[in-house]
Amino acid sequence: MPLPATSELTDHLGFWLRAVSNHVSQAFAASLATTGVTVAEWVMMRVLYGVPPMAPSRLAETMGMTRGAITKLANRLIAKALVARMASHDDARAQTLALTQAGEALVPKLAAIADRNDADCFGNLSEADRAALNRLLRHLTEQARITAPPLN
Amino acid sequence: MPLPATSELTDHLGFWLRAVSNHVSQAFAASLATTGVTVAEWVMMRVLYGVPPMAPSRLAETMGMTRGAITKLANRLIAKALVARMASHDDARAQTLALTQAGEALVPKLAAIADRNDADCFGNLSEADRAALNRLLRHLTEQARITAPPLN
DNA sequence: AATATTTAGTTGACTAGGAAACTATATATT
DNA sequence: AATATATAGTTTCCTAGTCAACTAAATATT
Repeated sequence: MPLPATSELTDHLGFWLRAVSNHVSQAFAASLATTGVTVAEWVMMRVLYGVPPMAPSRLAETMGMTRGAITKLANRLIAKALVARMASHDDARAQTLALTQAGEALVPKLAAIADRNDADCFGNLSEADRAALNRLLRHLTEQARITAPPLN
Repeated sequence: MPLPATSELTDHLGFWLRAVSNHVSQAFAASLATTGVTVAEWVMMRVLYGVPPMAPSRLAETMGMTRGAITKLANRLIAKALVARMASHDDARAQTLALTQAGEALVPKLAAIADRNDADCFGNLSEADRAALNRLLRHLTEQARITAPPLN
């Protein structure tokens, strides 16, 4: 007796979305690798750029990661001397994280890599297609109430 | 002196793509969780569905994972009695993987979950918007020569 | 004021993947 | 035939997350 008819992997928009997204992210990670920075590290650095020192818990919310993950991510960036951790004055439990000078200097270079990656991945689309994709993705984002930056 | 102007995270199409993709995948993973199956496990099962027993190395190619990862993924599915590993007759190094009866019976249920997830995530788009998104994603996939199913 | 609860951050156990070394077998070369 | 090389799969070590238990400090309750 024949198998029940079953939708295929490729029948789902989610499949194609993920395929393209994985490709773009992996390409980005590979470009960033030349700088010794990961995608999550880039995101944290960009979030910290140009703003006052920020509590790890706020970063966790902003980036959509657990506080434990932020601790470890911050530790890696501190080990690379791109971020500094400082005690809070008014609350002995609290801390703040901020870019070091080296970290601040690196952000524009990383941003240029991000720009280039986006151009590489989407540059073959027509202007209209890029606009359409942008509109659709933003619409889906709003609808899903997505707030955190994507990290992987 | 002011900081150098720097593109923002949200300036990149890749950002929004990843945000939406993460949301869709996490929603799917959460739905699948009720069945005790992960997304990667679903993909392997769907690839094995309705085809002759397949070599792990072919699965690795098809799924875009390393052979080591396939070994472990197969081990998990074997532990759940959804997949069986068999020695090859002609080559003592080789094996084949196939769904068990239980695995075969589960695939249509998982496919239904995938269908529902896609509908939940993209159902609010108009038919035209869904078609446009589909076209754009497939175009990008071709352009990037993406062959493997997305796993995360 | 003493105690209970909440909050901030860290840590440890666990998951799932990649890279590369490794084992065993098959094939190619001499 | 003996040896070298290639191939199939596994294993080990590493990374980067989650979750939940934990420590220490602040706030709320009585």
